[in-house]
Parts: sequence; C-alpha cells; structure tokens
Amino acid sequence: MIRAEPLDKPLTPSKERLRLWLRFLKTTRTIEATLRENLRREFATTLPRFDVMAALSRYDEGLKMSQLSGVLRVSNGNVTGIVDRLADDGLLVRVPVPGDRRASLVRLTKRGTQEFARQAAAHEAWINEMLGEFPAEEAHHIAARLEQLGTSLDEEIK
Amino acid sequence: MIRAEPLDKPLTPSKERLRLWLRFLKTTRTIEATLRENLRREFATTLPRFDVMAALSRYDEGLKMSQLSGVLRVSNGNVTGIVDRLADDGLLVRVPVPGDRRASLVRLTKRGTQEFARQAAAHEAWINEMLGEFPAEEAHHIAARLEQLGTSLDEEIK
DNA sequence: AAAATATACTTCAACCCTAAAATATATTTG
DNA sequence: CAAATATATTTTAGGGTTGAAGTATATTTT
Repeated sequence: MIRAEPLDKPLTPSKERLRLWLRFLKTTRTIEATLRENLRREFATTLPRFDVMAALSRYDEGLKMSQLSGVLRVSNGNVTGIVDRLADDGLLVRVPVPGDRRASLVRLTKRGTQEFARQAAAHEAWINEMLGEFPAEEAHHIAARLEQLGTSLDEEIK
Repeated sequence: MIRAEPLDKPLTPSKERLRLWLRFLKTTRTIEATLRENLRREFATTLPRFDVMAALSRYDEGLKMSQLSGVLRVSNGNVTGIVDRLADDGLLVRVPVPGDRRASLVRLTKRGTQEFARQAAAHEAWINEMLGEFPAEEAHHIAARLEQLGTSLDEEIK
C-alpha cells in the first residue's frame, strides 16, 4: 500500500474557487449568527440596527436617507423601517434639511452615540476573539487581498 | 523627503482583525447580492431556494425537515415556508416517513433535479468569474485556512 | 409659467428569518 | 397502561430585505 491517507483530489480552478466561495459564505454566516445573537442578548438590538448606527457614527452632521442606503448598500425602503424603529427608541433623529423639504438628515442622538460606543467596543472584542486564529500580519494580508478583489468586483458590476 | 506616500498606519491586532471582518463581510455581501440578482433574472428564484435545492441534490433519498434545517443552519420554521413554495412549484415533494407520522422526507422531483443542475452550472460559472482574481492555488490555500477557522469557531460555540 | 422630468423618500407585496408557542405523534417512566 | 417527556413540524409575531409603485417636492425644458 502506497498511501495510507487519501490526499485531496485535485480540483479544477473553477471548483477551487467554488469551494472558496462556499467556505467564505459559511464562515461569514457563522460569525454573523454569533454577532446577531450577542447583539440581541447583550444589547437587545440587531445587526442591521448596529450597521445603521455604525454608519451614522462616522458622520457627525448626519446622513440623508439616500446617503445612508448608499453607504449601507441596502434599498431605500429598507432603511426607512430601521430608522423609524431607531427613532422610536430615541437613538437617532430626523432633522429637516433647510431648503429641501423632501429630504431629512438622520443623526444619532447623544444617547445613540453613547449606546453605540458601548456596542462597538463589545463588537470589536467579539470579533477579536472569533478571529483570534489570525495573527495581525495574516489578517492584514488577507484583508488587503480582499480589497483588491473588491475593486475588481466593483468594476465588473459597474 | 523620505516618504512620498503615506504608508498604512499600523493597527492593533484587534483592529486588524476587525478590518478583516469588515472586509470579509463586504466581499460576501457584494458577491451574494450579485448571485441573488442573477438567480432572480435568469431563473426567477432566490438564494434560499437555491440553497435548499443544493442541499437536497446531495441526498437522493431526501432529507427530513429537521435535517434540512440542520444542514442549512437556518431555523425550522424558516425551512417550512421555503419548502412549501418549492413544493407549490413542483420542484420537490414531501414524502411521508413510514413508521413516523410526525416526519416527512423532502426530496427533489425529477424536474427539480433537472432545474437545479442548470442553476448549479450557472452558479459555478458566476463564481468562477467573480473570483477570477484568485489562482487555484491561492483559492485552495485560503479555503483551507478558513476551514481551520471554522473548526475553531465550532469549538468556541459548542 | 406650465409641463415634463428628476430626486428624496415612503409604502406595498412578497419573501426570508428567528425565537417562541402550538400541535401532533413517539417514547419513556411510574 | 397512563402520565410525563421528547421529537418533528408548523404557526405566529416581529423584524429585515427587495423591487416596484406611490407621494411630495425640486429642477429643467419648452
């Protein structure tokens, strides 16, 4: 007997890329599910709500609804509902835009800013734990590689 | 002048991992959005429906609802709705399990099998194009690395 | 200025998703 | 065997998601 262990059967490049994608998806979903559960348990919130607050936290002046949906890459109608609920909770406000009565600027409230700071710190810690496998160097390298991919994907979609 | 270009500011390991995660998420979402749109346009279906059919295509005997939701890692109730709609479309059937009147076995119909084969071929081609950046070798390497990560994540969760 | 077109946003219908409650059937226990 | 418990699935309530249609306001064209 020559081989005690079966080695990986060589795949076509197309199959290798498919395998990469499937693994990619599985990893993302696993991490995402954990984040969702943690956000729910520790902060009674959801990933989409966290995403909206994260986007707003980078713009002190606030963002228009359409800018928000552009940044988050979700549909306009979707953002309406999430913002409605965050506004009900007092975490953000819609401010009218002087000179354009169609638009409004969405901005975190003080409470929203404070609440998001707590959530963001926990979020970073959870990620740090889940991706602990990856030394900073390797994390840096793969992130850079994915950024290249992102550029080429953006061009393809264009 | 020593440096004409600003180099990346060094980040803490935690921030590097956070950056990796955010990039990871963005990449997955971009690819996923393209797949959804393609599936909708070319096959009038959705990613969850595709996922269900992909799972069933690997089991000629079919899968019980609970097995299906286990394989796909989505909730039981979720699978009920998707299977209902696929059954309405004649792509799969629920077969009673002899000896257990609670359970049923979900199995692709002949039409479902044929339809899925067409979808799967297109799906692989789309992925191959989107991940064309990655040589087979690199795809293989990253996939393997993510599999290790998956193992450690599974342990963490359990 | 009136009409046509564009922009900002919300509403709608249909689907996806989850956790929890409900239903039906099996299995185990007292 | 009856009661308690476990298992398989569906239903429900409350979000999240999209594409398309609808509303209101701005801008451009004629």
